[in-house]
Amino acid sequence: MPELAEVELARRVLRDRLVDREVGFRLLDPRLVRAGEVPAALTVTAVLRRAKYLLVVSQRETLVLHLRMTGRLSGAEAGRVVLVFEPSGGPPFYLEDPRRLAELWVLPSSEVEGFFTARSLGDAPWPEVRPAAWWLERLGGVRSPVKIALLRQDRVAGLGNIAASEVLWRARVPPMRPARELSPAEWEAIGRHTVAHLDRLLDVEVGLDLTYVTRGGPNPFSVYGRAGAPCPRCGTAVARGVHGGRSTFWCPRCQ
DNA sequence: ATTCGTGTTTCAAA
DNA sequence: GTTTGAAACACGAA
Repeated sequence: MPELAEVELARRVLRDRLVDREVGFRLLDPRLVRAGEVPAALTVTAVLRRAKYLLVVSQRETLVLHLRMTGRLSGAEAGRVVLVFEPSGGPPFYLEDPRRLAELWVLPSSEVEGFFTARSLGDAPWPEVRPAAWWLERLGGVRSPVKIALLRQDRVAGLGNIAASEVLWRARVPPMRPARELSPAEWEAIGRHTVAHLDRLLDVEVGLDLTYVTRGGPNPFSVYGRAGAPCPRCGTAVARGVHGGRSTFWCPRCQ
């Protein structure tokens, strides 16, 4: 469910609520935990983000959290709560997850680097705009359609299915083009529009304060989820297809 | 009743 | 290197 920008907003909210506090943890669903054991309490020194992974850091231990499709952090208890953060001197904070796909690893802080090395997580395309050469280095040799290439977390980390459609639409690149055939100008556009897309989403989210635009409410995207609707740029009906088992949306005329 | 599709990502196998 | 399917899980819709 969460786009990268939503994870970043969650990071900021968690940071504001947890850092420099003794934080108690109440685990309501043990299936959340993939490694280690959730401690009763920690003094949190930082809340960081690596792609869509959230890191709740203390001196000895770090909680690495991934929300997957349906996890959600919220200040209000709602739905199926799987973990409660209880900071001293502040209100509790909830991780809810109706499908229980979210994952948590409790690691010694010294082993966090190794954790990400083992998962061969690629580099971040946001918030700094990455130039064409950066994209060419990472995806320039990939034969698969650029839509699929953008989801390769081992090359470029943090872009999901929604972002891939939206960025390609903004950059006017057809999703089925083999990544290796893209010109430097097209990669430059993808780099620029990746940041534009995520910046805009973050702005919207900050205004809503963790309500998650990708759940409920009106569709905030230009082409994603809009098959048959007019393209916002040219009015042509938005197409829908499937690449690698994931749905893709694009404008057959201006892309 | 059963199947399908759903925002994520990794992994194994072909 | 690519492509495909499965897996984690739950639920609403067809």
